[in-house]
Amino acid sequence: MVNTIGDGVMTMKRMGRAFFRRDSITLAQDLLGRRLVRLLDGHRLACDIVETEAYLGIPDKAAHTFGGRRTARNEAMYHDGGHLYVYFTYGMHFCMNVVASTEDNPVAVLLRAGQPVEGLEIIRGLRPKARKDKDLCSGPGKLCQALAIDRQQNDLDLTSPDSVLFIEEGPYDRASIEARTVSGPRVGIGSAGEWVEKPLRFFLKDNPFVSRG
DNA sequence: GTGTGGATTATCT
DNA sequence: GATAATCCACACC
Repeated sequence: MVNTIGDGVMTMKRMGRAFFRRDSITLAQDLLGRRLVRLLDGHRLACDIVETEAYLGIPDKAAHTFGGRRTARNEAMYHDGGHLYVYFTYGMHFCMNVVASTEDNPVAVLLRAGQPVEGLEIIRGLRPKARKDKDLCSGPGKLCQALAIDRQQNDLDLTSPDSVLFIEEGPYDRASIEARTVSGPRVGIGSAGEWVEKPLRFFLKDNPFVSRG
């Protein structure tokens, strides 16, 4: 497959705690172009992240933690940066978030889309309804299905050495990623008042693996 | 290519 | 009891 993000030198460096312990807007932008790696049955599945959304926690009417609500479902968002928050929605789909900041500041970044780059045959098998490769991970539910993410991965630590899911630095030049990063309103948050229009969705301009939105 | 509506159930009020 | 950080099939252009 042609790499549509750009050229660069491959690195396998994993992102550590400090990468995640930042505000969710900064993290949402810095996650673009990073490699999301899932280890499954001894195989490496990977997607390069092309679309994210920042959720700003207590003041953010669209966030699950709006107003400081703390429930069994959103507990992971209150944990330290670098944890994963997976939730079930529409009776059918899972969505995954990377928790940002530090403990007790419940902010996170929703991973919305990626370009599959490793383990394509397995990913295609996990996404039997996808007609084309660009439909494999072009949405938060699709991304979870493509990488076999569900409740079992909720609250896992992306920085743990034996984690089945982690983020690598990725092969791209950061200035190039930043130059192509654009923003817009978040998707699917219809009843969040003034928060609906805030430009907290970040994606790579003209990348075919971005969701419809 | 675009637009619309149904699926399906955990979670919260 | 209502809602949901969605996806897919199908209709139509």
